[in-house]
Amino acid sequence: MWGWANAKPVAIVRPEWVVASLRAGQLLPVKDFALETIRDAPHQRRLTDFARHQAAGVVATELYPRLQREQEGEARQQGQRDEQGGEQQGQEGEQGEPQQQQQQQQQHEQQQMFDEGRLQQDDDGSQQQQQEQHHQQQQQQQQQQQQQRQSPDRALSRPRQLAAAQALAARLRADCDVLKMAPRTTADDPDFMATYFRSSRLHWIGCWKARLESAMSAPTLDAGPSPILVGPRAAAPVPAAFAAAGRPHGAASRSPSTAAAPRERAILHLDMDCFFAAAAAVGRPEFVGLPLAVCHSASERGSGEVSSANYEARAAGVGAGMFISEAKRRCPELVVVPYEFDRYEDISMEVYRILMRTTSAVQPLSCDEAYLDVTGLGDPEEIAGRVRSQIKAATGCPASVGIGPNPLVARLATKRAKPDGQYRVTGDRVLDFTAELRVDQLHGVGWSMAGKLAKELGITTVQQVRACSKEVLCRRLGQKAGSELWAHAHGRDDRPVERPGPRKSVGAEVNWGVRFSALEDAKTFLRGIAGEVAARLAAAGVRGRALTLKVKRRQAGAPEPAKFMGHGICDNASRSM
DNA sequence: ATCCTCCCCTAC
DNA sequence: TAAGGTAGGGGAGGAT
Ligand SMILES: Nc1ccn([C@H]2C[C@H](O)[C@@H](COP(=O)(O)OP(=O)(O)OP(=O)(O)O)O2)c(=O)n1
Ligand SMILES: [Mg+2]
Ligand SMILES: [Mg+2]
Ligand SMILES: [Mg+2]
Repeated sequence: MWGWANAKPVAIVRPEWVVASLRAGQLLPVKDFALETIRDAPHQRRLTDFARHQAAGVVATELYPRLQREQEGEARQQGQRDEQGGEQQGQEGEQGEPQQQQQQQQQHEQQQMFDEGRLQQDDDGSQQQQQEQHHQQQQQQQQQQQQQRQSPDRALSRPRQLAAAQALAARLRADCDVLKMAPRTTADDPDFMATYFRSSRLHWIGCWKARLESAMSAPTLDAGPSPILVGPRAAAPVPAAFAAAGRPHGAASRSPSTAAAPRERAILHLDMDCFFAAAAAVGRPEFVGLPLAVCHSASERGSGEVSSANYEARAAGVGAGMFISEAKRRCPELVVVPYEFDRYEDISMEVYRILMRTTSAVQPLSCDEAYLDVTGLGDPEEIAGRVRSQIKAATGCPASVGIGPNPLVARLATKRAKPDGQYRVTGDRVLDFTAELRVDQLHGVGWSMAGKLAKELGITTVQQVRACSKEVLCRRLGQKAGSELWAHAHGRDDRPVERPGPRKSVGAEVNWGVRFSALEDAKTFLRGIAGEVAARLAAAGVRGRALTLKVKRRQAGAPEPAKFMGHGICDNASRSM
C-alpha cells in the first residue's frame, strides 16, 4: 500500500556485472561489483550526495566555517546574565533513577613533556594508525595536547579562561529565546505542545531516524553516469541512498557460490564523543579543556537533566541524565550551555555523508552512531582512521571507532577507544577483551536485567555469565534474553549490518508540564496529542490500522515530583483499539 | 500453534 | 524553574 514501505531493496552495481552475468548465463552475486569499489573514480557522482549539502569533493571545510561565523556574531554581542536560583527542590524521590554509570576514571598523571606534531589531524588519516595500538599512550597524548593549549605564553590562565567561558555560556543562554518564556503548563498555554517539542532533547533524538530517512529520500539521481539498479524496479519515491545495497549488507549475506571459508568480518562501530557537548565547543575555544555540559537549566538548584557532558566534566563525576543540581555539586566549575539542535542536525548529517561515502553498508543507530561493514574494503584500521579524520576536519568534532568481528564486539571496543580514539579487537582476542566487563556494558542489558542477574545469580561480569548455562539464563531472563545474553557473553553475534526496515509505529507523547485543572484541559490536551499523531502519520505518508492510548496517573499519595513540572510517580495504563 | 492485548525493558 | 520522547523487542496470558 505504501510505495516506500513495500519497495524491495535493490543493489547498485557497476556495469560489468551485466556483462559478467550474461557471460555466465546467470545472475552473479553483486558483492564483487559493488558501487563503492569505484568510489574513487574521478568525477564519479555519488548517490550519497543527498541532503542539502553539495558535491562530495568539497565536504571537508563546508560546515566548520559556518559555525565559526556563528561564533563571531556571538562575540560581538554583550548580554551578560546570570542564573539565579529557583525554589528548593527535593533532590530525589521517584523510583529507580537509572544509576549513573561509573565513569572510567583513568588516572593519567600530569605529564609536562610535549610531543608536538604527532597529533595533527590530516585529511587522509595516514597518520592515524599509530594511535590505536596503544590506548593508554593515546590518552597521555591527549593530555599533553590539552596542556599545551593552555601553556603560559598562548593561553589564558585557567581562572581567566573559566571566566570567559562562563560569560560566553551566559550569553548563549541569554540568546536562547525559549529559555525566556514564562513557565507554562498544558492548562494555561495553548502553544504548550509546540514549544515543548521544540525544546525537548529526547523528542529531537527520537525523531532523528525519521528525519535521516526523509533527508536521504530526497532524490539526487540527477547527474553523472547512472549506476545500475538491480532487482525489481521500485515504484516512485525510492529512498535513493537507502536502496544502495538492499539489506542485509556485507559478507554475512554473500551468496554460497563465493562463500569459501567464512572470512572474519570487519565491523566498525563509530560514535561521536560527547556529541552535544562537543558540538557546543566547535568554534568556541573558550570551552576547550574546561568541564562542559548541555542542559536547559544552569542553576545549582535546578532539576534539568544533563544531556551530554564532556570528558573533563565526566572526570568530575558528571554524567548524562543527572540533575544539574547534582552535576554542579560534583563539579562547581561546570560550564553549562543550552541546546543547539541546528548544530547537531548539521553535524550529524555531515557525519552520515562521510560514512556513506566510505561504504553503503551503513546501519544508522542514532544521531551520533552507526555500524559499518567494511569487510574486504581494505585495512579496517586505516579506514577507521580516515573516516575519523574526515569527520574531525568537516565538523570539528571527534569521533571514536571500535573495530571487531561483529557488531557486539565493535560496540564494546568503541567504549575502550573513547575519547577520540580507535580500538580493534580481533577474533582471537574477543574472550579476553570482554571477560572483565560488567554485564550492563552489553547491548540489551540495562538496569533491570543487570539487577536481576546480580540478585538472583550473583553475576556482575561477562566472565561470570560464561560460567552459567544457557538453560539457567533462559529460565531467569526469558527465552530470547537468556540465549542472547549467553551468546553475547561468549562474544558471538551473527547480526548483519543492515538498514532498519520501515517504521512499524508512529506515536507522540508528552509527560512533562502536564497539569489539568478542569476536564476541559484534559480534552484539549488529548485533541492536541491526537493532532500531533495525525500530522506525523501524514508526514510519513501512512495511515494507522490500530490506535493505542497511553495514560499516566499520579499514584495515590505520591509526593510532589522531584523534577520541576515532572510527572512524578505514576501508574501506567494503555488501551488499544 | 498463533494472534492479540497490555505490559516492561532497552537504547539513544 | 524546564521541556521525563520514540521505537522496537519480547513476555505473560487469554482468545482463536
Ligand atoms: N541520557 C541521554 C543520552 C544521550 N543524549 C544525547 C546527548 C548525547 O550527546 C547524544 C549521543 O548519546 P551518546 O550515548 O553517544 O553520548 P555522548 O555522545 O554524549 O557521549 P559518548 O562519548 O559516551 O558517546 O544523545 C541525551 O540527551 N540524554
Ligand atoms: Mg556519542
Ligand atoms: Mg551514541
Ligand atoms: Mg547495556
